[in-house]
Order: sequence, then structure tokens, then C-alpha cells
Amino acid sequence: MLSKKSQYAFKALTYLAAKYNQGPVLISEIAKKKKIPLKFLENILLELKKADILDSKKGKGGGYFLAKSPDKVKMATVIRLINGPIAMLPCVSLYFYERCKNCDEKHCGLHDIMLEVRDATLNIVENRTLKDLIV
Amino acid sequence: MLSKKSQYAFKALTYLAAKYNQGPVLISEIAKKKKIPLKFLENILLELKKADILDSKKGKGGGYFLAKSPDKVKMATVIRLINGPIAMLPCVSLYFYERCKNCDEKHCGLHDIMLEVRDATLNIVENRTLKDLIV
DNA sequence: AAAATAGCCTACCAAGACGATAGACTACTT
DNA sequence: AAGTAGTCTATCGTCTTGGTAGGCTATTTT
Repeated sequence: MLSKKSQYAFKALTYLAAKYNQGPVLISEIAKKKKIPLKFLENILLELKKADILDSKKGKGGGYFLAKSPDKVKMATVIRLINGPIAMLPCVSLYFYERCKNCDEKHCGLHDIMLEVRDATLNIVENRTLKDLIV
Repeated sequence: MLSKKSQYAFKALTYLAAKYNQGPVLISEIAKKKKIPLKFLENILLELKKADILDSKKGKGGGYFLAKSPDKVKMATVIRLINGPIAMLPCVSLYFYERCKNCDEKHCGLHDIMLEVRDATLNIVENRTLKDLIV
């Protein structure tokens, strides 16, 4: 399951994607429109900024905005950043890989099936961007 | 990610599937062979028994065994029981559905994509059984 | 009937994740 | 200088996770 934090992140990003190239948007505006706790949203946006997905401007007329066009931000990137691994097992994860103890990956049925699941999932979230979230 | 509990459950079930129709197996034997904490495994097996996946026999010569043939136990069933929802959002879950607040499911891009992910995942785990885990 | 075996049940606990909040600080604009 | 708005650090209650302890109950063997 995606954490609430991830859901908030997607809501905020979708909001900013819809306003792409229209200047900075206040955290408070996003919080109000998307009904996200203000201070919690601050953390999330900061994290997205540090990952170069968002950029910001301080002072009057400031706010947050997308650092690149919506179709350049993959869903997989956001999920990995805010939610963590996409795979169901560490031993089939591309970005959070960990060797499986007590189980030979070469001869593990669970490993093989979870690899299939991972690929099916990645096939979707690696090929969808923020642009696809705007309806 | 699957919890450790889920991974233990699959290891134990795989072990029992390989010994299907060969009589009861001791918890302690499974724990030792699969390197699972004994008392933790007790809980897991009991839960699987209550879900009619396993059955048990008490006293000497007792132990646990599969309640039905390995090809009748779907991976999806085990995951839902031990790990919880398979979908990434409550609003696209079949067995753990919850209405999405602040988001119209009819016009939500995230909803649509997560529905795709769910279906891709289910397509795999609903069609694989314990039999497929034995290698 | 007694003893031994092995699963069943209830309770508990430490550590960490999750969701959220508070307050002070820094940078930019007017 | 004043005001605005993002940045940083810290904290906090609750829930989940992973694991442990100990006694109870049912079954079998002696």
C-alpha cells in the first residue's frame, strides 16, 4: 500500500503539474485545495525539492513549482522516493536490493514469481508520468 | 513489500507443500529447517489453520499439514491473509476497499493507474499456487 | 490412569514506522 | 526595516512489526 504521505505527494504534484509554467504556488494554497495538513505538506515538498523534482522561490510571490515538465517526472521515481521499494521482496528490488538469506535466489519459486510481479508493476509506473495524472 | 511474517509463511507453506500427503510435520522441524523463530512460526501456522489452509494434529505423531492440495492454495489468498491488501490504494482494493475522500474516483488519474497496477499484479498472484513455489 | 507429546491461547514487549505538529531560522521582496 | 514564505530541527502519540514467555488443552502411549 502507498502511505498517506505518498498519496499527499501525488495530489500535490498533480496540482502543480496542472499549473506548470504558471509561476510559484504557495504551500498553503496546495494544503487548502488538496486538504493536506500544512506542516506535513511542507516536509513532503521539501523532500521532493531535494530530489530535484520541485523547485522553490522564497519571499513574497514565492512558492513551489515543478522543476521540469510533467511528462518528465515518472511515477516510479516519486514512489521510490516517498514510499520506498516497489518490489515485494528485497531480493527482487532494483533500487533497494538485498541478498536473500536462507534462500538461493537461483532456485526459489517465490523469488521468480515476485520478479514477475515487479516487472509487471514497473512496466506501468515507469511509463506513466505526472502528465498522465492530470485529467 | 511483503512483511517478514509473509515470507516466513511462504517458506513454511512451501516446505509443507513439498511434503503433501506425507503426514503431519512438527512446527519445530519447519522452524529448524527454514530458520524461522519457533514461537513466531507457531502464530503464523495457527493463523493459516484458522483460514483453512492448514490443518493440524495434536499429541505424539502430530504436527501441521496442508488442508488441501498445493495447487488449490493461491498466492493471492496467502498474501491477503498474512500481509494485507495487494492493491496500492484502498480505493482500488477488491478485498479491503475504502472510498477515497477528497478525490472523485471517476476522475482521478492516480486511481486509474493504480487500478492497472492492481490488475497486473492480480493476474499473476491469482494464477499461481503453492505448487508453483516448489522447485 | 499417568506421563509424555505437541499444538493452542493469552499476554506482553522493544523498536521502528507513520502521521502530524511546533517553533525558530533564513532568504527574498517591497 | 517589515513582511512574506520557504527551511530546518525536534518532538510526539499511536500503530505495526517482529519476537518472546508461559501456561493450557487435546491426544497418544505406557
